[in-house]
Amino acid sequence: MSTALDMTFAALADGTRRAILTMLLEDDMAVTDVAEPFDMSLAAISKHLGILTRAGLISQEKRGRVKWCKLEPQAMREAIVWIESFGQLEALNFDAFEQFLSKELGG
Amino acid sequence: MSTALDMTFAALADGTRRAILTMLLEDDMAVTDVAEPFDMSLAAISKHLGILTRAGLISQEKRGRVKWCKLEPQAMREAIVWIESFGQLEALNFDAFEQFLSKELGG
DNA sequence: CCGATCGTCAACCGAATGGTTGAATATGCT
DNA sequence: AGCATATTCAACCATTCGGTTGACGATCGG
Repeated sequence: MSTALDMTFAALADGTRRAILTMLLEDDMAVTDVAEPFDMSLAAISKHLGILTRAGLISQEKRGRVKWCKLEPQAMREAIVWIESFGQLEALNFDAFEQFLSKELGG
Repeated sequence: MSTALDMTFAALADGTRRAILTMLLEDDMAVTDVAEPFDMSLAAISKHLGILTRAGLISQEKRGRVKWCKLEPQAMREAIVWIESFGQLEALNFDAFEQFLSKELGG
């Protein structure tokens, strides 16, 4: 079983993909434009975008020939809740922590 | 090149390893005790602990026969800074964001 | 010293990852 | 229609990953 959290963290565990997300912070971009700064084939970037899409971190919408990539920051919320519970326990509300614990240990 | 951030996120991209970290929230544990709840060989758990150690998320100290595993939540700070910049931009101080951007785009 | 316990190492396996290239598909332009 | 652009698909390759098993080294207890 590969959970949503698995896919999110796996997607983030690659510098190319993190750089893509960072680029998308500024604006939506076409696949070709995303690929431009990288020393890598378009097909490789297309795969990376697929991984980011499956992880829910971006969405892709095709308009005409062009497929636009859009950041979906909401998808990181689950990961944020998880990761923050370790470094910033004090800043976390207790309900979320309980839920996270029971889910992680019980599932 | 595999950065610290790569290793951190990769380490977190596995349910078994996240469960181990969760267990270690409660207390330090010996390798054997970490392995006990999992339906998996001790060697497999030992590998997982090695990955977590190399990522800096835990430390291991051998006392006698027993190797104690200790959570190192501080190692997640870099990951937290990175990930929060997407979901909670408004909560981020600007200096950290600038640093993160120049590091990620410039490196 | 002996036997049990703790943990890692080495070799192996199948599946997934990150990349390539070349062909295919879909759309737009003239 | 015909060519160029945008993107994906399919096949392939080397490497890594997550697991196994069996042997091994280190340490404790009697």
